[in-house]
Amino acid sequence: MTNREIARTLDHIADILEFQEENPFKIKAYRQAANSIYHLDEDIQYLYEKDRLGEIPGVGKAIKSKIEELIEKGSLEYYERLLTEVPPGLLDMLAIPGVGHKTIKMLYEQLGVTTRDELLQAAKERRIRLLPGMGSKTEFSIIKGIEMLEQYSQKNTLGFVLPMGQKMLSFIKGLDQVSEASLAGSIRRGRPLVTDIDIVVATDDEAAVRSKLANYREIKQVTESQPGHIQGFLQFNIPFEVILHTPGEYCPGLFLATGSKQHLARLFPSGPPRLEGWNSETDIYASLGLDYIPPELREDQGEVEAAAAGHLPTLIQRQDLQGDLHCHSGWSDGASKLAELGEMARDMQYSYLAITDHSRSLAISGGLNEERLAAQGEEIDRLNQTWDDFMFLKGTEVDILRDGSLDYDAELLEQLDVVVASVHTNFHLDRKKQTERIIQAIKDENVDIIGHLTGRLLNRRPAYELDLEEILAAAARSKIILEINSHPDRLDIDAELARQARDMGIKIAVNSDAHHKNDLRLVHYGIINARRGWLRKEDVINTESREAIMAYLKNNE
DNA sequence: GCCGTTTTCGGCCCGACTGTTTTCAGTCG
Repeated sequence: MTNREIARTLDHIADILEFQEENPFKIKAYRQAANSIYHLDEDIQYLYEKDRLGEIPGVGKAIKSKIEELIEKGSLEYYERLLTEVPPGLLDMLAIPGVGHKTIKMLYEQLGVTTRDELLQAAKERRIRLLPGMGSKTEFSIIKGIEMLEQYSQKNTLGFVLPMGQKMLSFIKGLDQVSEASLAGSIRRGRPLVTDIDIVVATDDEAAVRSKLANYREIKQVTESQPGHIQGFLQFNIPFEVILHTPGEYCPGLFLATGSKQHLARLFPSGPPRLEGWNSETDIYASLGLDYIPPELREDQGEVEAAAAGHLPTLIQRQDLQGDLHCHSGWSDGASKLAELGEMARDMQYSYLAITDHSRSLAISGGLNEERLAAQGEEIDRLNQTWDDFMFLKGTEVDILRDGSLDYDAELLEQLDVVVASVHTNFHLDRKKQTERIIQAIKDENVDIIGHLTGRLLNRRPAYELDLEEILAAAARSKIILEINSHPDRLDIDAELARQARDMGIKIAVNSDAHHKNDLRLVHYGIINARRGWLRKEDVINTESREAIMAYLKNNE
């Protein structure tokens, strides 16, 4: 059992308990334990063997024994029993926006719907609006919500799939008979949503690789196994495909499996030729008279023309970042202490980290009132004394309120080093109002960065209605920084918008928005997104040194 | 169900918006 599988089981238990209207604090306890386990540094199996499960925050006696049972038996009686008490289709319905467990329960009891399909059917037959508390708007939003989910259902976020892909890749690379291996396809190009994990392998002994791969514990099922190719499902039903080549065919094989289709079609309008004898992708591109095109750019977005003209940008890399301008600590809804965040940031070779906890009106997220923000400032001052190679910047993620005003007074914001302004409420304003609201924040002289501009959540929630052209124009005029929020569920702004912004001279910050010290590393996804947006080091503000960034933020006020 | 140097029991989870109502339950961040 992996950390993720156990975390997911505990989360499912919480979902079921919610239907059963259990004590909300008990439900929260399961969620908290799940979250802790998801973020663990160590393999939970290892903690179990050392009898250290009790050290995990949020894991007490009861949950500890459940984890032990999961590890020992591979299953949990309590969970199995809960599963029989609630039709499984009801849990799937929880993903529909605007529909919670109470509504679902009512629909189940009144209409007998047990799956999304049945619910969609009932909504289309206008049977939902007849129920107490339901109306045509709810019915319509259920239809919209289900249709949105169906659109998404074939893909998973890169953040969910990439760690599984990397783990499988390192298993394969560790096999004696494998000389080279790489991820390929959309996962290698870094698309925010991917369908499957493609791995290209070089080996002289296909049979040996095939039989050893059968021992990889995260493979749940092999559906196809033919010469040169193995296909199946990993845990959580993530499809994988392993493509096997002899070492001589590996490089062209990898090149062709990376794609995209459109990119390859641009290179070879009449279909790819037989590619043999190439030892590097650089050589393949050179043979076509092109500079090397990094995988993230292989989307037929002008990269072939740029490569021919020698105009490809030198893309930003993770190690170009010198700091992070958006993260949360235990002072608001983060899970880590300031000192822990500082140590992780230093491990990542950062020289600064802006602490930007939530502002006062975001109560559920522990938004800081003025006094608490001042008290946090004192702790930051104390900690900053302890390092000479690193410092915290004092900041906030201030809420942009409904009317476009900010959640703190100007006098307070003036004193902070970094002000990230973000929308967390009122997602359904009309396009004009929402646009004006954000432009008002952009124009505010105390705001440095607009956080997660469009508010999209991949596979969960579309962006809110905005006139992005108008917003980019305003951002360029006000010299505001736009954030690439690196959280793999957000990747907001997306690559396309980042490229547009860059072309307009707008600076970008690649931020983690970490709520746990380990999530500082999520900038990895933001960097992939920035590369897909053709961004160079000089386009991204937090590649600057501490001194330069402080000067920039000051001059911009 | 978890947690604790103000507590081993009693806290923990607030406030706004939405769609339905005409005073409020449900959802969400």
